[in-house]
Amino acid sequence: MASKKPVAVMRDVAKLAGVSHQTVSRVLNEHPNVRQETRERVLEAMESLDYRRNLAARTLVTRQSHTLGIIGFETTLFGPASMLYGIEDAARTAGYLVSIAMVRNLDRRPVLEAVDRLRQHAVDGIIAIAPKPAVTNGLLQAPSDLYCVAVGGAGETEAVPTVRIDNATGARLATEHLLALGHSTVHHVAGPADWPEAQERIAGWRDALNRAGAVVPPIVPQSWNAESGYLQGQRLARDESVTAVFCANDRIALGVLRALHEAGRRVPEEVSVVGFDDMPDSGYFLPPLTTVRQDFAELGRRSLTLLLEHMAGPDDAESPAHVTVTPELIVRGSTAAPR
Amino acid sequence: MASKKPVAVMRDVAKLAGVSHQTVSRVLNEHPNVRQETRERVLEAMESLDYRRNLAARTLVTRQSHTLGIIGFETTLFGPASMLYGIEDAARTAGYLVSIAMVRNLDRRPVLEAVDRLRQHAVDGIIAIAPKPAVTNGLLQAPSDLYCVAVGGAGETEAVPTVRIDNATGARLATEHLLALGHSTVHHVAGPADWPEAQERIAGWRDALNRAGAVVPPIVPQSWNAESGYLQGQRLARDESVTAVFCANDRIALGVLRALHEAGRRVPEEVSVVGFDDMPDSGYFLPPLTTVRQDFAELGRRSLTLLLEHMAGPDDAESPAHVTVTPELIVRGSTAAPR
DNA sequence: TTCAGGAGTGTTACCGTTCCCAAACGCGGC
DNA sequence: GCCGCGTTTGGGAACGGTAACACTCCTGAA
Repeated sequence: MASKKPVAVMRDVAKLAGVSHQTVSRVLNEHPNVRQETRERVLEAMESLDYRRNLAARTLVTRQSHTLGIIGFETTLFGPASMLYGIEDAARTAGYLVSIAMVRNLDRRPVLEAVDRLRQHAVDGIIAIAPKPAVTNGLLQAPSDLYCVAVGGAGETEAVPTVRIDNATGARLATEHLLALGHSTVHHVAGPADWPEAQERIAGWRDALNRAGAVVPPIVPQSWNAESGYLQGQRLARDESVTAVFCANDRIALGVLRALHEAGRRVPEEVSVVGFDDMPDSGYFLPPLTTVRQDFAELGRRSLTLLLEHMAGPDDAESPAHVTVTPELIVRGSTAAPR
Repeated sequence: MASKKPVAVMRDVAKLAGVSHQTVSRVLNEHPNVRQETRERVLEAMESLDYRRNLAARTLVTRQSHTLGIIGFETTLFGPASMLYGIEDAARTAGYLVSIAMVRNLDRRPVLEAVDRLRQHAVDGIIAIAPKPAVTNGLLQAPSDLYCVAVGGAGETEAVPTVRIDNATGARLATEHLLALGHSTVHHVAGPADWPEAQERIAGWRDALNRAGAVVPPIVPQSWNAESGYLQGQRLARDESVTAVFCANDRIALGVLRALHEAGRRVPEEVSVVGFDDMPDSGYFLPPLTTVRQDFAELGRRSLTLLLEHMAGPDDAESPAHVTVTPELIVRGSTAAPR
């Protein structure tokens, strides 16, 4: 069964085409100084031998593996998974393969280990799906010959090139939408306190309230999941004055919706709810969720573009580049004017 | 900034330790015939030079890249993403890095291209997150020197080693749960007709109904998403005789729940609903969803184990191995006895 | 004392590319 | 006819490891 199918190497192609291995290499690398006729003969030989070049040998001498590394966290969730998808898609068309190194938690240690693992495999660059500062800190300790980009985390303060969503603007859009409907103020169920993205959303929300002269209700930052939204939703449901809730993401919103429903407060008639992310099925929540859409795949693609520029560019930029993607408000059935 | 930090190679370590490079190699590969004292000297030298071996060179000569390839489809969804996670986790502890090649659709052509891409990068084996037969067919055309495993697709009929969930049993569990509550029969909102997993769930559901002597309502296979569930849910909601619905996955169930709610049919008082998958927040649907849990991460881990066995094993097994994981019923608030 | 055999180490070849340099070739101008 | 120069080609030498083999000790049995 394990038939000997002798893999053709450059030498075989050269012999068949009647040239030297060096000429074959030139054809492969599209060197200009090869006679057209010779080139065709070589290409023919490669075709007939089903030749494919040995990437390991190539990597050994060029020090370029044509592989990119991704450091990922909680990639089972829709957001990170979509970014990964976007990155892979763009990487493929750019001729790169992507390797992934996942980290269990966002301490610096595991991140450094991940960088190390990727470096050992000679990746040409690294994209970190990096929601917390510890990750970028870890990245900074990476050997200087590695190009790194962080995606989906904090903003311009970082010393590493970043791609991120404009969380503050997104939060502002959501809050202003609710205020414009006539709500006197907007409550917020925040994400974890140590996540910059959560902080930025808080800032955008607060900013919108301040501009409108509305009171800023207290927040109790917790977690990103539905349970957290449910618990805080129960608290909000007891407060009759609450008519509008902006949730830090859709999962939290799902929990809030359930809490409100169980407390007998109707959405959107009595309370309006807005989420953040636009997960695949949030249009089928009860009621369909008004939310702020993040284009995760686009985020991923952008980060790849940035990485490639960074790798190609002659280091002219003194400060790292920062790309920001603007989110979009999707109005569905969970928001309405207060009674 | 781009400081010359000369990377240490084996020769440097050898010189510092006062041995030959071959001895260094032996230490690295844990050859038995190295004197303890020499070994320590070498390790010390490696430490002080921050030596790490060049994987490309190693790959070139051993033909083992210590990299595994994943072929993934729709990896933005929770299921595939979790499998990916499980695979990576297990691969890391086994000393492998994983590279991913995603396919846009499940035709044979893109799958072959993905295999090719991975092969070019000299992966030692491939795991395909492969829900449709076309993928395994593509895998079969892969060069014989590549070890492949398919996860999450069809069953024992495949000519490739597979890891899969026992969909029929899962569907049976769900259906029997509803019958045991006293429902006279159970309706089913199926997944796409060309997905083996959807077929297996249909078979399990039908089997349970037949055993109980219940009538088997017609099915209209469509898609895996909430929209599809919503559309079919509207149809079911109009039919007063429908008291129990088993959905092919949680997303479909979400759509069904919305349709029932909008039609004024209360869940679970009037209609019971069961899902499949146990997505992260299905416990916070309205009402919390009774569902069949798949342990996706476990599926991923198992597939890696199978692949490694397959790679190590001396090809003694004539027929490919098939591993089946049993799902578990999670009872929550969306099911109750009929009135 | 000799010799087999194994432990410990070094020497050399080789994996399949790319890079550096030199050689062969064609061609126009003096 | 010779020289200079650009194009095309080939012959080595890397790249950084591992494998095969040879060699030196050392031990224990004949």
